[in-house]
Amino acid sequence: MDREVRVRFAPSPTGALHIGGVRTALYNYLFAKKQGGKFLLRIEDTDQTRFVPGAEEYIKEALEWLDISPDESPWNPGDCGPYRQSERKPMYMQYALDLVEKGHAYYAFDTSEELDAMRERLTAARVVSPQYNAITRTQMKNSLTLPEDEVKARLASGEPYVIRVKIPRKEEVRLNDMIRGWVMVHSNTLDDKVLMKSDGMPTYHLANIVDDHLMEITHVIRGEEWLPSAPLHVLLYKYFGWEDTMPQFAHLPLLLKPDGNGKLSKRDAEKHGFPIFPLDWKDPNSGDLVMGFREQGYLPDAFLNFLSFLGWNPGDHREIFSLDELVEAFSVERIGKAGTKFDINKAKWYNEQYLRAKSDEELANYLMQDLEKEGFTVEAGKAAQIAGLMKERATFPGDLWKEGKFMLFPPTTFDEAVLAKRWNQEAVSVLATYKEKLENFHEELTSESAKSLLEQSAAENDIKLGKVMQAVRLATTGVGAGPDLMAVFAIIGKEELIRRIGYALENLKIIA
RNA sequence: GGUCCGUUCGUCUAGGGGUUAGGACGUAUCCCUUUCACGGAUAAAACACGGGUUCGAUUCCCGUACGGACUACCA
Repeated sequence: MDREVRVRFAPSPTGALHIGGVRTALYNYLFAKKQGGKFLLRIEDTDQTRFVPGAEEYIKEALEWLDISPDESPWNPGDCGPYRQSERKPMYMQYALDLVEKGHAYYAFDTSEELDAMRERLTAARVVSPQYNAITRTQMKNSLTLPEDEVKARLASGEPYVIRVKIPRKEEVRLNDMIRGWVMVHSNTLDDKVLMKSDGMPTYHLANIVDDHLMEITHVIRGEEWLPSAPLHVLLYKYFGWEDTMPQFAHLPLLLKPDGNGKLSKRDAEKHGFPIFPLDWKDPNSGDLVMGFREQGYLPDAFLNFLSFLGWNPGDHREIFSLDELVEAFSVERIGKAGTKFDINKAKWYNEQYLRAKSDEELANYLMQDLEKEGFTVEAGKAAQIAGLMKERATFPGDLWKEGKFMLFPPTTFDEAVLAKRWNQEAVSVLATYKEKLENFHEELTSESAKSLLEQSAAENDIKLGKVMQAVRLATTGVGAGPDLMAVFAIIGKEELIRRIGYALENLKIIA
């Protein structure tokens, strides 16, 4: 096949884009770019009742954040527009009618009450799966059972109707999924799905086939939840006479809950306290706020890398991939079949890797921004020093500020446990000497000079430095753990350091 | 219930008729070190079960179990 590869991501604007959807978009993007093709986005908004304002913007923003924006979309249309199904509404009826003419679809006038009654009747008769199919349609109100005159009259009178596909009674439907291989389904397990709804909108099934055909889609990469309806789609391609250009299907494994089983849901995010949406989202109807990876401090490259490994791997032992490297390494063949449990630890690990790979200067920007929000400023050089010292122990950019603020501000509290254990007369003696030496030191404090002065202070008191290090740290930073103390001292500066030691000497009580 | 899909360490996975079943996250221990972390090293940890086919099956086939998706005028 020498057609240009064209794939699409086709979300419904019904709320925040779920992480599974983001992964689907990513795989579509990677596949398109690897094949030198196009990645399009189509908004599937045929269900007007589920429309949620802002959802489309959310999708756009999420893809932009990850730098996987589509080549063609509602906001960047190509030659196959419109890219919103609601705006394509006038196009669908002719295709449905074409199927009616060919005898592959029919009008149905049943009310929802009548449909319910039918299902109840079948359930009562212990029919395993009550559905509108080759058998039951003979007992319903449709253009197959009603006299032609009446059908015409009903249509003419403006009575609501739907158009249903006429599924053949006995036919083996086969499709060759790129991930799962041959999948065969017997048509007698399929039902006469609605193609056109009574409101004049197509259902997903009709719209996605018509649009994929018109948009010259070559590969349909979507979630596994679509696999059961794929045979219907194959049948529709056949009825339309589009078999030659029918796209290849690839059904992606689902993203599962981290504990137990089942599809990953919003509930899991709340339960475990981690995001499953790319961006923060406030539901305009319920007012509920869900957190996003972006706002939690995940870096787009790290998140993307993490996401790409949820169901796919390059086949070697490499773990860190830029977007370009992912494109290069990607292949549908290497997508797994089994559902993937979501593990936030891995996401954090990726974030740490990407964070550490960043320059101190780049990280300093995060720190300065956070600080600004609190109403403070630091000079860039100092911010970079702090970032450099903190990045090895941070998961998120926000940790730089949260965990590193002691370098900018004196401690207000002192860790009780460390205090009880380490704060003793020896520490007090060393610190007193150290304070004096600092006061008489007239150069700028460097990490080397800070260390040398401290060593002298310990020696003069005949105390091994190691014995009091923890106490020194506690007195100057308030906690018992942190980056190299002498580097910290250099950042704090002599004057501030003297103040802090003075405060500790006056206020900390020896318990030990 | 029915249809379809799936099942390798706790998790993500590599592999594939004969392997010490490999890697990563996480966990544990050790080393480094002024602490914590980083880094390094080591360890514990898996082929769901039962039948076949075969000299040999984790790998192929068939069942079973378990899990999941779907089963709307939602996508």
